[in-house]
Amino acid sequence: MPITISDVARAAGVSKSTVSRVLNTGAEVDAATAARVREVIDALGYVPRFGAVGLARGSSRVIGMFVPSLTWPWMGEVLQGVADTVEAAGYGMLLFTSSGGPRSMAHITAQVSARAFDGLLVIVPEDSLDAIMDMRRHGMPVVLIDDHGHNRPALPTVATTNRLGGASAAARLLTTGRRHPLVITGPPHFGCVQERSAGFATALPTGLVFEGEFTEQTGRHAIEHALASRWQFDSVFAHNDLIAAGVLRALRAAGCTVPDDVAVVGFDDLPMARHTAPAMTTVRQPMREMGQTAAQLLLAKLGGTPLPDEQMVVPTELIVRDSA
Amino acid sequence: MPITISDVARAAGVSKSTVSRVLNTGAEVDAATAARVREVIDALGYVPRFGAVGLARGSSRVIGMFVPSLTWPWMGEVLQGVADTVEAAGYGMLLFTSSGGPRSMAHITAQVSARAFDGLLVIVPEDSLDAIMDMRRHGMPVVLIDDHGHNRPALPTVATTNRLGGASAAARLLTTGRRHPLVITGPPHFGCVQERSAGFATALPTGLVFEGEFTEQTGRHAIEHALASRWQFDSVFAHNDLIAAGVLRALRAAGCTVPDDVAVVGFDDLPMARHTAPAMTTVRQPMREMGQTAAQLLLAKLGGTPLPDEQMVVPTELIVRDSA
DNA sequence: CTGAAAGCGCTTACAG
DNA sequence: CTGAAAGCGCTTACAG
Repeated sequence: MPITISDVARAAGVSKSTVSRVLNTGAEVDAATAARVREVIDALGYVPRFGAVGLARGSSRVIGMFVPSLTWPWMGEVLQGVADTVEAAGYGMLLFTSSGGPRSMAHITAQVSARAFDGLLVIVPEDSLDAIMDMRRHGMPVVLIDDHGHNRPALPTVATTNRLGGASAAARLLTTGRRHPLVITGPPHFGCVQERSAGFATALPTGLVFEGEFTEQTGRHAIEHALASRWQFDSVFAHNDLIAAGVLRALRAAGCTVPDDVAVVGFDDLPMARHTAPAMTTVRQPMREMGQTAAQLLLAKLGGTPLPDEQMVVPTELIVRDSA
Repeated sequence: MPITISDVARAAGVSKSTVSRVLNTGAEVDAATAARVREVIDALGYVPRFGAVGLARGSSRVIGMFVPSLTWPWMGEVLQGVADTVEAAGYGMLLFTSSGGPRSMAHITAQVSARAFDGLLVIVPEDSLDAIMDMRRHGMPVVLIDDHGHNRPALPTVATTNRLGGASAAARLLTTGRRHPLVITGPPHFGCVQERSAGFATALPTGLVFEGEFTEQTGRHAIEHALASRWQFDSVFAHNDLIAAGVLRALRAAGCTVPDDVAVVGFDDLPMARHTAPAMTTVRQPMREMGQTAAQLLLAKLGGTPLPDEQMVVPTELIVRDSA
């Protein structure tokens, strides 16, 4: 029932080789025969089997994408960037998650060994860098999308400007006349946390630092703690938008006005950032563009272009709204 | 360099058939030889090529997932549900988006024709139902995840209880003593909008209905309009959480207290719902469970179990927080 | 410009 | 219980 290249060849009165040629190179084939073959192909609605082509060619025209979780707020943006780029190249995208822990790692590792895809894009799940390095060692082309600001010179990486982002937050607070910022960070062992803090400090050093998680709760706790401790601050730099949302909430609960009493700058520019009260000033992370760039890099590599040695950097952008 | 079944066969001193047998059925093979073959497999780190197995077996052990967009707020939940289920079954998941319009449709259609996957899960993009039906007609098993509440008896579908969800919102408002609700809907041609309204009306009929989009802006506009028109209402049923977020914001701006002056119930239970001020009471849509259920259905079908005729329904759940 | 043949790496009747 | 052979649906040297 499913129609194959042999059916087309027979119907067109040529060999499979010829059909294959008009399908692929197009070269070396008589214009008239080519036209006839194309007609038959259209008439029969023939499409070459993905799997068969892959086996014969030794490549699958599919890339893998491996991420820690699909429910993180900015993950959809990254995926969409990758999906669009990959689709434009006629490739497919196999999606894997590490949410199942060791079972998930075993799954993706097996798929790598089985050559289910030609190359792999990865947002490195915690503690799985070694496994990723192994995959590369087994000949799988890998490009990293770096959300942590780690320095991984061994692998091609697309990153963003965490340091400059931090500096731009400080610059904004300075221009609005603030001099006594409170900085609320994510987990201090994250490279991006260190860079955001360092960048911020270059323009606006402060001793008021609260280390927490990347959560709304951390934002609330930090403000409650700062207020209870009578810390003196006229502004807040939150290391991400969730923290900033918690900050806004706690500030409102405490009767502080934003930005008059306290100015607030976040990081990420999640969709929710425009819906907080007041709308959030924040440092935009270009997640979609990072996805696109990483996919382009990997696709180029599969096409024969060697991967660049240095990491690619897509810049952050300060989005000014009402909170600072 | 890459090791094949022939390498294993040679090293173990058996035929490819035997290796294949211990790899698959496991049956009909001497325990001792099987053990020896397994040893060699482990020693060599052999993993069968995905593509080759697929071609020989006539199936790819991959399912496709086709969605309108990856950046919708609840999409990550659906995808995670699908990804987990599919992974547990040892399958891969090819992800496609319709964000590129006709180009995207051509892409997915080609992949269906090329049998890039064994079955397809789809959240139907607008105006593409015909294309989906065509795919099924071409022999591709399809399961729909219904976010619109449309009635599509022709295709196996996983849906949720929009009507009961609307009713549960009304019930909540009734128990908190409200009698004059304002209903703010999404696009009225959506089945889910009609069902949510109808369900709500069974318990708490009202003449105050504002039809809009599923956006925060609609929520704000609706409240501004209602206030300006001096509509009398003591509560709001918003057809989704984005609308509800806009409602909360506009209400606050107008000096109304929630829930004392006006109670508010949303729909979806996005992560943001617990971070609004006040935290939102809302009807939870079980997006992850819907993804899991749909994937299980499709996997079962691929395993030989016929698809059920009626649609599967995963119920909504009222989440009571502070806004109502 | 075109075809016959070998090969991609597996699985699966078919014999034995 | 095991192997030789055919076949899955393509591509690609190799001849001509």
